[in-house]
Amino acid sequence: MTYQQYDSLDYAQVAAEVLTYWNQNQVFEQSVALRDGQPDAPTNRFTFYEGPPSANGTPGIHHVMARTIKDIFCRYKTLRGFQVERKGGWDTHGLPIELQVEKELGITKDDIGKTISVEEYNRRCRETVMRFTDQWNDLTQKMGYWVDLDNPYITYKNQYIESVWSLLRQLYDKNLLYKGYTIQPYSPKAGTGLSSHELNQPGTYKDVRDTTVVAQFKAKLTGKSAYLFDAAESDDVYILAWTTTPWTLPANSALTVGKDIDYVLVRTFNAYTYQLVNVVLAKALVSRWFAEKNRVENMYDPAFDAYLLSEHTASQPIPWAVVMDMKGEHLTDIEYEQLMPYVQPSTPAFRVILGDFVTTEDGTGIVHTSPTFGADDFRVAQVAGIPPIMVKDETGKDVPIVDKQGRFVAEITDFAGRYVKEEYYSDEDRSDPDFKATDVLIAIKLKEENKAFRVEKYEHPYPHCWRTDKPILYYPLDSWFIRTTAVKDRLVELNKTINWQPESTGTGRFGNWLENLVDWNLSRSRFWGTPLPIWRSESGEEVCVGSIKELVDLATTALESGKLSDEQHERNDKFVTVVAGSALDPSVSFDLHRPYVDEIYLISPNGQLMQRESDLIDVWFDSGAMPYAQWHYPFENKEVFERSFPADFISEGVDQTRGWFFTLHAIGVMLFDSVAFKNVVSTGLVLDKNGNKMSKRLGNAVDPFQTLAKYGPDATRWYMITNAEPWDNLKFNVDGIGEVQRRFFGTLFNTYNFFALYANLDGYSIDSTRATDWVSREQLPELDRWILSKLNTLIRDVTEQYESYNPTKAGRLVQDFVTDQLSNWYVRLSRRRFWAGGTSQGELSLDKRAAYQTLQQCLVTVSQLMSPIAPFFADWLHRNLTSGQQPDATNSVHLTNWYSVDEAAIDTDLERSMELAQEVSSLVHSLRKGHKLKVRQPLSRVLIPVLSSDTRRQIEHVAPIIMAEVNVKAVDFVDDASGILKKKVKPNFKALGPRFGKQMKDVAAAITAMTSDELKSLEQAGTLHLDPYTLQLSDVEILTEDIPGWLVASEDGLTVALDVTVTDELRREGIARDLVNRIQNLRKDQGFDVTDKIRIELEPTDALLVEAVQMNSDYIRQEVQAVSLDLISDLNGNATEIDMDEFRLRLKVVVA
RNA sequence: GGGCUUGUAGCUCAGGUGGUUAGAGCGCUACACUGAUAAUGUAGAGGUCCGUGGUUCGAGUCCACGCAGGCCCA
Repeated sequence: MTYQQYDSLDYAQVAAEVLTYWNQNQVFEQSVALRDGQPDAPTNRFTFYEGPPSANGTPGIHHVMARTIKDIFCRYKTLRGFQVERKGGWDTHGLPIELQVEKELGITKDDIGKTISVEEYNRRCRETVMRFTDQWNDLTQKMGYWVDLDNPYITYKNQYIESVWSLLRQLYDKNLLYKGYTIQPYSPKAGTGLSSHELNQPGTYKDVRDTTVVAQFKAKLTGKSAYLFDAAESDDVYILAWTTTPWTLPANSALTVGKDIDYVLVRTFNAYTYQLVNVVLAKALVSRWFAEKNRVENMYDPAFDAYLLSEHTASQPIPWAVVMDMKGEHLTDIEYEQLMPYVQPSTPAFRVILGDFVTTEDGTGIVHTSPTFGADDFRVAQVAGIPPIMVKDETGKDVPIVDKQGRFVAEITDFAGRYVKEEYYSDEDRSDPDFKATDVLIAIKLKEENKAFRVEKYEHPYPHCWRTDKPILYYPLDSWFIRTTAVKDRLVELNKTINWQPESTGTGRFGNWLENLVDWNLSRSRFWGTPLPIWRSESGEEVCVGSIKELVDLATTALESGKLSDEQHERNDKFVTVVAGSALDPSVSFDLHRPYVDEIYLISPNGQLMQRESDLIDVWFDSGAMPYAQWHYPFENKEVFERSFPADFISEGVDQTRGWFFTLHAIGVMLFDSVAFKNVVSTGLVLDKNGNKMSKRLGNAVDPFQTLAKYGPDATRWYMITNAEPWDNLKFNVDGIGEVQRRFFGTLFNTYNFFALYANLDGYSIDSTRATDWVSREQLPELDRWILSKLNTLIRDVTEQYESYNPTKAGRLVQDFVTDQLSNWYVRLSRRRFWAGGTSQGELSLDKRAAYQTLQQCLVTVSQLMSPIAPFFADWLHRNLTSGQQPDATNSVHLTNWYSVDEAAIDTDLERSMELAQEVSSLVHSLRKGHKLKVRQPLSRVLIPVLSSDTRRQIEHVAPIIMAEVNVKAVDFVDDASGILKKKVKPNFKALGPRFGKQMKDVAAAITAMTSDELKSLEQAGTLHLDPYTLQLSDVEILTEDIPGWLVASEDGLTVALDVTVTDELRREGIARDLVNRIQNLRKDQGFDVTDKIRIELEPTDALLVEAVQMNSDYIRQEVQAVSLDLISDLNGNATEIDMDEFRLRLKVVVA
């Protein structure tokens, strides 16, 4: 065979060609089919779950990153012999799609059902969601992501929805699905809840001036509070709490303090009633409410009596004194009198509780808590067992004291029917001179009742509804929940069995969050999503539907009941006819989305009409349900599901910790008591090169298609993977791809081309099936055995990294091997072996075969080790090196078996030897440079002081390599016995530390000051007494310092001395080598072929030159392939004149 | 405000369990090599290891408190 040679390489072109090859030969399909030995043997399977992207937007460069990670481990496991099926998928539901449709149609959610029908809206969503599928498929192909996109799961399909329903039904049956409420942003004027997304729109937060109240909550005298009453010597002890929403005060049922916050009890007077009060507030906020100048020494100060007896005016200074200090935890469980007793709670309330959200930034450090109007309040109250203040509506249901229009209910007698926010009144109402806001009326009432400590206007930002421009309320809204808290312990426990990469995401970000889990709010008030399959009657009868068949049966029963209206009957009939008529095939043209599903009516056992709860479910449930729903489990594919659950591996962005990672885990644990995935790699963000988030708006987003077209997928993937570990944020800089391309791929390509050039010249090809072609290990030269040892060490280390899901380290190892060891050392030092000798004898020399065989083996192995990361280039390289061996259609690196480590090839002693050779060479180069002795000038010897026979042996081993590399005639050693070695001793801190501790400084000084006699005695006896310390040999490091009269360089304990004497003979050799160099240049300048023989004629312009030529004639002729080298006194005009260092050269070179 | 995370040369990143002189690549400068050649090698310059305290004989590394960036939550 011949090896394809290349002048230059277009990496994108290479990838395109390889892609064509893959497609033509179905290499991906082959790679899966190949491992189809034992389909039921779990050890042979590696299951990957695709976290589906949404095709309603175009892919970005970060998708290349995320998918590269996924691809790497699936490819790697395939090479390891696993069958890795990768079913693709599309995420199709959710708010972004609704918003996009609304934007395109220029409508808002208000218009749905008015200017646009729900059917039409639904249809538009369905179209939008797959809009960019083509671009996604294109990216998938071009970046080399192997995933089955021919049979993807699609979350809006009826099969998928039916599976989701079945899961919900199972949760429902386990009593893990229930209806409750949460506190959400709510717009009374729009009559709807707002998502956090809507709340984050620009302009929703506006500065408003609200009436704020510091209310006085009167403490009750109990065991818990007695110490306050004792200290105050008074019955009037109040707890102060500040609120910017006084209208929530009638709903107060608790006060929240911070456990470790410092509080004080202050004696003072109420500014409105002038009554003596003792108030509790945070110490840090005393200055916020009390002027320092009015402070008095203590509670017995005469200023208090004086104030009491005075005529009170508003501007009169009010004296105050701190009575005592306490921590928040000492206030816990103190009871107080209800501030505005309109409505009584069902269970005991009105006490002080702890909360982690309390700060001393503002207010009093004590938070007025009303569980119906604050999310934090709701949460802490629930934990502390504090009931909300609620009233019964006409159906007997508990509702808050503010109705859905934002007005107080009748029970709040004084304010019944009043809007709680003044902005809800019309402009006309508000312009009435007598108009007073409800907050103001409440403040007045509290002042009169000695319940207001301070009332003031306060400007602060407050969220507004983006549709009505009116302030929102935080308000309890009905929701369906999954009772994840019921299985919290199991969630935590099973999470500990998952291998998280990086670990901190699993234990920290995810683990901590699980510890503080709340129930999963499943409800979304939207249109385009999986409908909640629960039907309910007015009186609360309900049914959770778990399959299409069940729904058909129920609808049929309803039809037969005779209780449906004509229209309801017609709708149900349509549904039943279509679905039942198709034998329940879920792919029939009945849409389970809104509005159609809402038009199915059921009848309860009591004969009441049941309608579907209007909620959709959180799209995250769709995603978390994919292990089951992608197979339409449990309706179909039971075995397929069972053998592919749980996943061995998944990967997504770290920002999805509480998204997909959680929902997969939660559903798996709740329904199957199992983890849903065993290994997970969470990936960081891809930022722009300045570390800013990429966004289309800012214009700093990188177009993945352009990048792939310019640099090719391999360099792009390699750069992304090796530059930063996947979970670190990547600062994406295209210059970095160029660097990877030059440094790694360029070097590898050059190395291959070098191999191909000579292999073709020599007609060399390797047939791995014929063992006789192989040079046995014993016969391999040192250099070959060394690089093969390195190669096997590399296989071992790279395998280890892939196994532990660290592609970055794997890639860096391969890269360092290729650039540093293989190219820079092995190939450079072996170059001569490839061109030396010819093929004229017909047989290649053993050494030459060894060189080809070794280099080929290295390259083939590298192609496999790199193939998970750079699949195209690796396959290109692999097939270039091997295409003679196998029928083409099945030849791909991706169809090979992972190389096992040849332990016998690993020779750490040899590796150490070569390291020493590299170090010695580097030191000699450094010395040469320092003395301006170029490498072409041979020198007689280097001298290496050695203290151990091991080191000596190891260097001797590679002395020929050193000699060739640095152009010296000999490598000599000086050991201890020579007597000329000067030794230096250094303390070994690591050994000394534990023994001497504080005395280290003294010991170190004593060691450094050691005389050479003392050192000698330490070396001989193995121990030395340096008063007052006794030292062991292992307590010191002995280094050689220098050799008197020699040039030395040292590094890492290794010292090298160079003999820089240039004898006449060396000088002549140097000139000869210079001459060779010039002639080689001429050969090239004149465009001679590598194999051309030449004749040389040379003018004897210099005596030294003549001598050099005469004495080294054989050498020169051999090097430049000259058949003759003649000294001719007069080369007329056609001689070339060349500058040598010390003289000019005239010569003529012609092809023989 | 909370959880997690990052901060080391101009840039991108390495730096098990603490050990005294902190490394690599790119870029820069100089030199070398010239049968891998729009390739390659060697050397040099370049550091307040984010800051402040602490533990220790010794801190880039451990602890505390900050600062700055990021993600996810409130």
